[in-house]
Amino acid sequence: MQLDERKMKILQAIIRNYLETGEPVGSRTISKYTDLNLSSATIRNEMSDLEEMGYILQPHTSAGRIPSDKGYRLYVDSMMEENARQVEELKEMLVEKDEKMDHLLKQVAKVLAVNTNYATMVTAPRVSGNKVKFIQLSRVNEEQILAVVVAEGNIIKNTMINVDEPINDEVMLKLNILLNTSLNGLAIEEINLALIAKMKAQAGEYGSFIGDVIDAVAETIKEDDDLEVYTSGANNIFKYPELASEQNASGLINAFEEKQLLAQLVDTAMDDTGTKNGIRVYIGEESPIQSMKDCSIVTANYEFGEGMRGTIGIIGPKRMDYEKVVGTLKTIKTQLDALYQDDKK
Amino acid sequence: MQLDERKMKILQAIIRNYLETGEPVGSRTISKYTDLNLSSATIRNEMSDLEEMGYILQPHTSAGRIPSDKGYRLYVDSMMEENARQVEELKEMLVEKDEKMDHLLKQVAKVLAVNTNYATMVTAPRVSGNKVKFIQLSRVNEEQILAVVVAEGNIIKNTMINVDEPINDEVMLKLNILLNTSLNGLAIEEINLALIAKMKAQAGEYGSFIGDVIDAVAETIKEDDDLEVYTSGANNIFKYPELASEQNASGLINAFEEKQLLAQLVDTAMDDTGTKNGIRVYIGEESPIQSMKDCSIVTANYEFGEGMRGTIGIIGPKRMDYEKVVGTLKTIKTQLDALYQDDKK
DNA sequence: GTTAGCACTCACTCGATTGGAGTGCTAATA
DNA sequence: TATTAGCACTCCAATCGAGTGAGTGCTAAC
Repeated sequence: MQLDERKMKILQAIIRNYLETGEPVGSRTISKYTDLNLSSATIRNEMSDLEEMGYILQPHTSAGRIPSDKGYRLYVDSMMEENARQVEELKEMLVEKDEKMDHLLKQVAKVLAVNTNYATMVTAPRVSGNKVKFIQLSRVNEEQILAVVVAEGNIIKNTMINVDEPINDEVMLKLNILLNTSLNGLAIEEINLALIAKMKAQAGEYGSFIGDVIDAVAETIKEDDDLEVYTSGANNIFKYPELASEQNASGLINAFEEKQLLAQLVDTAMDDTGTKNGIRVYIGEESPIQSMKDCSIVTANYEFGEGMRGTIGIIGPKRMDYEKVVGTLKTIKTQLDALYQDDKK
Repeated sequence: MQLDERKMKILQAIIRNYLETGEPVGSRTISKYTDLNLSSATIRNEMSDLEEMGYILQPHTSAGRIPSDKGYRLYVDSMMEENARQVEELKEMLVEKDEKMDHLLKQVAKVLAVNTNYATMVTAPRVSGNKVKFIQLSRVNEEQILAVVVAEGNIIKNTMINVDEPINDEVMLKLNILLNTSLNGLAIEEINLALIAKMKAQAGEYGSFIGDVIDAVAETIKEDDDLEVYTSGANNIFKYPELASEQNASGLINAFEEKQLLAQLVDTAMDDTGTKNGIRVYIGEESPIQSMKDCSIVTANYEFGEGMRGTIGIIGPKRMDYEKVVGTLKTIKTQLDALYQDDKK
């Protein structure tokens, strides 16, 4: 069967109406709702076709129709082409970029949640292929050496290293020079065993100490495996009865608390080959997270400069206002992308 | 009216039974449940008294009785005296102290949640009256100076300071010495404007730079105002129908996500004058958090050495197994307290 | 002081009933 | 041939009433 323009219009009308009301929509409603000037009977025939084609379904006999996952999918795809609306409020709120990163991202999550009335998540950008920029050892006291490692992008990490016997100033200076000359500008893949062995040899009796420092370096520049996730508006799910049922809500809340569940989402979202604008929509069963099979999820990736990418996600009911959500995400994404551009100047 | 021993026994029986079942308990149940050998009629008379005294109440005529907040309170107070049971499992799980602080605390929250089936929160220890231990300035490149400040308890903070023109090695050395000799061992209250002025004078043309560094120092040793809160088991609230109702759940989940709401809890919990073992129980309306007025909250403070204190909290229904919860909290508290003792050796 | 007994209350369950929304099908119409 | 009016049918959701049972309060007897 063909999905002609009339069927498409009817499908859209069904979805739009369902998005608003959350109730199954009947033929008579559509007959009045659209400007097609068709009787409810005709609509019924068309609906019967649409059901057969799998775009809509009946919760039970003699109920109206609701969109199926496939129906939502069609709707979303056809909508993706359109342009995003501008959301001025967001712009204003995001501009105070002097805030520290995590404050900023928390705020993004919150603004997004308040703005859309859905649950949201934002991940801190993940660094990949980062390089050593600067290493500094300092003696805090007789037994403690502080190692500070700075990576590109000004990611700084400290490690306190305990030593059995004091290291004198001269040796400290030498070790500092050795570390910086050997490691600066290297990415994690470039620090191999041969290099480490060579450094240890040069450090002589302080070889094992060098090992500790290199561990700290690795810790700093390696790709973070437990990524930071900020969430907001989890309680918004109670606004949608279909999600607020006990079993559903429990699973959702759990996912929001155990952030590593959300991480699954990020992993798949990150790969944005074949997406429009890096925005991805998961409808119902398409979701990589089992407990969200009754939800829809929209994710967007943002770029914070060279290899630093994060993800923003919105989780809501399947009858999500996709148009608004995608628009809002586009705006935020643009803002975040721009933030870095500004920073470089 | 007097609360004699028999009434007390009956009240305890009512509460215990209600904790188990979550259903109002009737006179006949108590008559069989206790070893008092009293008929249901007698129990009824006593219950009538207890109700009049405000320890129990009837959800509706011809229903059994449930404990009132006042009843719970009496029960909890009388129980506080008893000794905590040991919870072996917890001990084992907490022992891996090499984990970093936040991992440890996250784990504590989780273990606690799984163990008790309630929602839990743990705050990172807050530092008060902390002192400067070590300061180090290093030149990363021509325009950037890295300031590392170490406070007692090995709290380390880094700040990147941008400078307009390069600072040469000699000056760097001098500034380092100036900073360390002037500030080491000082608490935040001791760093006053006179001292800062004096240091700025000594630093000559680098006075404003010193200002930046001092800001960083202050940032490090000041009492953290937005404290870190780890939560777990929020979805446990769905296990208790009286909390799972939509409005209730929504508010609770919100509190769990907006951690600063939980912070209110910490503020009041922190003041443990007049508590036994620093453990505090809020029942129903006693809670400092409005959205938790249908819950009970049990908090305990732990000490991580010199002025570093944190809070552990358990949030559950009013029919909470107080005995177990208090016992478990005591155990965890002891473990955490001991962790620091071990560290000092 | 304790208990047996009884009338009474009230929530809850269950089945029957009803109303209404919505469908599918058929036959008439343009 | 496509559209529509009409009608029988289905099923959900809400309502109602009777029945049930747990539990109480009160009274009178022990």
